[in-house]
Amino acid sequence: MQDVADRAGVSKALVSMIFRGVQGPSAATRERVMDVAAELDYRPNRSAALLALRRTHLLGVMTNIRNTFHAEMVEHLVEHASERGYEVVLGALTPTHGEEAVMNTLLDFRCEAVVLLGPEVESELLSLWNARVPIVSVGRRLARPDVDVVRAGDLRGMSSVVDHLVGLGHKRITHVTGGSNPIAVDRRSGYVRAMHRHGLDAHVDIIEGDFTEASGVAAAATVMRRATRPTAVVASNDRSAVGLLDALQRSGIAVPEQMSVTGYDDSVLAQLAHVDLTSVSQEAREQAVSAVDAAVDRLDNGRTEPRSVVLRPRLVVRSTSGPVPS
Amino acid sequence: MQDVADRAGVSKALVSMIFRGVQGPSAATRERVMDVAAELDYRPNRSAALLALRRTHLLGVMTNIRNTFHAEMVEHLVEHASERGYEVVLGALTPTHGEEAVMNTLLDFRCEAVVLLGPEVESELLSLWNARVPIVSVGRRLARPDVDVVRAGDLRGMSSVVDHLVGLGHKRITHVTGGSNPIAVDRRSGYVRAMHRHGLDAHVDIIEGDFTEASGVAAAATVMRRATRPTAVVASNDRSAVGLLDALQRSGIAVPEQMSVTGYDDSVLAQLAHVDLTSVSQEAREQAVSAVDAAVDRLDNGRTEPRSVVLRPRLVVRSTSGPVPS
DNA sequence: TTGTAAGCGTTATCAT
DNA sequence: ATGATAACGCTTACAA
Repeated sequence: MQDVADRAGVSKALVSMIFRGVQGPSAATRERVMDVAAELDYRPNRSAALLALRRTHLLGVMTNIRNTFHAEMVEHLVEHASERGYEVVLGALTPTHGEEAVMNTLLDFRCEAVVLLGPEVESELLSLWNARVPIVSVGRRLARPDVDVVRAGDLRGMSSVVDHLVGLGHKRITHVTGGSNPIAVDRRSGYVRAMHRHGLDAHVDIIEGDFTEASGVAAAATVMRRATRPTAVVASNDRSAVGLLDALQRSGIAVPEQMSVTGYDDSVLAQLAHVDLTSVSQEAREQAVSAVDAAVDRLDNGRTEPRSVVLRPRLVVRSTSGPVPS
Repeated sequence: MQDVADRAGVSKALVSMIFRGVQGPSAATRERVMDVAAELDYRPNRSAALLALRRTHLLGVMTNIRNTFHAEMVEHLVEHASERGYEVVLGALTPTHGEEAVMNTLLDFRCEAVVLLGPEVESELLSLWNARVPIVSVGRRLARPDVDVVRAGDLRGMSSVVDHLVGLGHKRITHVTGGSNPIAVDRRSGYVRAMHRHGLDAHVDIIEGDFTEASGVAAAATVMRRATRPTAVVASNDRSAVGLLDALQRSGIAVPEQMSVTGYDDSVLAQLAHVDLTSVSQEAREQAVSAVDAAVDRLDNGRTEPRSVVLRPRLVVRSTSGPVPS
């Protein structure tokens, strides 16, 4: 910067102002400085600037990059953050790098707020982190949230699936769970409550799963062994639904003629013409926008009260759900 | 840091040394300082440290995060980089953020080297960038590379698919391309050359596509219109292969009994039991390791000669390829 | 409109 | 084993 200043015959301060595009410098000097800078191929040092500013305009995002829903979220987060003047630092969860490790890396980068995609740590830890930087927890319901929360109502989403099936005449509706993580637990509750609301308590039938394709395959086997088979199976996510579809197809069960199957996430998988799975969209873009807004609102507008945004999931009916077989 | 030093009754220099874990400070002071630091809840400021060091130990990675192969690569890159003492800064390609924009962001972060996943910019620009920071181009073949290159031989991979099919007795083998990007072009050449090697020039049959599922569907329609249908279709990636599979199934063509279909990438899609697609693995982990090593080798060992690593792709035979129908 | 100088939180050099 | 002090490259009052 000094070099540029010298060469242009001005002071560092001027160069700084020009590169930040602030009012003040005359058009003539501005042009001269930019020319010299281009010639010297100078670019401002972000670290130094941030150090001086004591701000970073960095948004941390913790994600399991393998998760396709996360990947979609990340894209929207990056886009919307940059619109609001923030850069995103990605903290990728890996086998060797758990949630706490990622959080520490993000903190070391001096992120001013951190968006957690589907965090599984206990909520106490979230609060602890939140004392240091504003935390936005995405996708998971929190009991007594003191951190910001953005999610699509899993209970409601699951209910809408059951409503849809009941509307098609189904009564024997089985649910394949996604394990004991907070999200899976919510989806399970959504199923149970909706069944109850429809007076179908007697038909509540739950098979344990773990969000994997394999658990869908296993669930199909279990279903086939039932004395009276369900007419519809509600999986806790698209991946396990695909496993189910496959196993049913191999057993010669026609979907949806003999049995309806639904997923959850409206992932690329569900959208494949090959699969064409009835599913539930979590509105990734809206969630991303809400998450960034929540963070920026704390940072730039000084909001301190925790905020909860619960989006309404959207049922996407495709060809794997149909009228109950007569 | 000054606070910690004061509270512990030592100088900043000592605190710095202790936090960097260098030899010198006595065990007693070390412990005292760490205690005070914990109490004050102090953490070193990365930016300041980097500013003083004039090093960042940052590796930039440009990626299209929606691409599942990239997502896999990123995971391995992060893991291996951290083993070698580097952090990864992700530059995500988005609709609003093209390759040049991402590169600039990465440069602003003062990345010491940049790994480009499947870059599509002209190779001149790569060289230009390379003059500033070491560039590792992953996945794409370069004519006269002055940047480091890591890739799995697409020509060879495609050849192995054709070899496999020819070994099963196929002759009428059609190829669905992935458009005009460098990778698709290589795969296409691999197909053409392998056909030639087997003396099957007369059967070379190419349908234009673009890596999407839809283009697979379209290709299936084209194939069905052929006077004499091929007995095998070699798609340029898994996604278009899945489109093909779906369309064929709907047309009542049994795979692989009546027609074999292959993909490329060995993606999650291909691995689904539901799909179980014969494909080609690009050895993501090995590519990631090679890319990080190439960068680190330049940075830490001062290598200056460009290096090209060409990995051998691995054919993964699954159930969509079978003997030629008699 | 432009320049001066004092930080920002580290690391590194040289003393002690 | 410890401490003073000068960078590092920028921003920002404040002064000219």
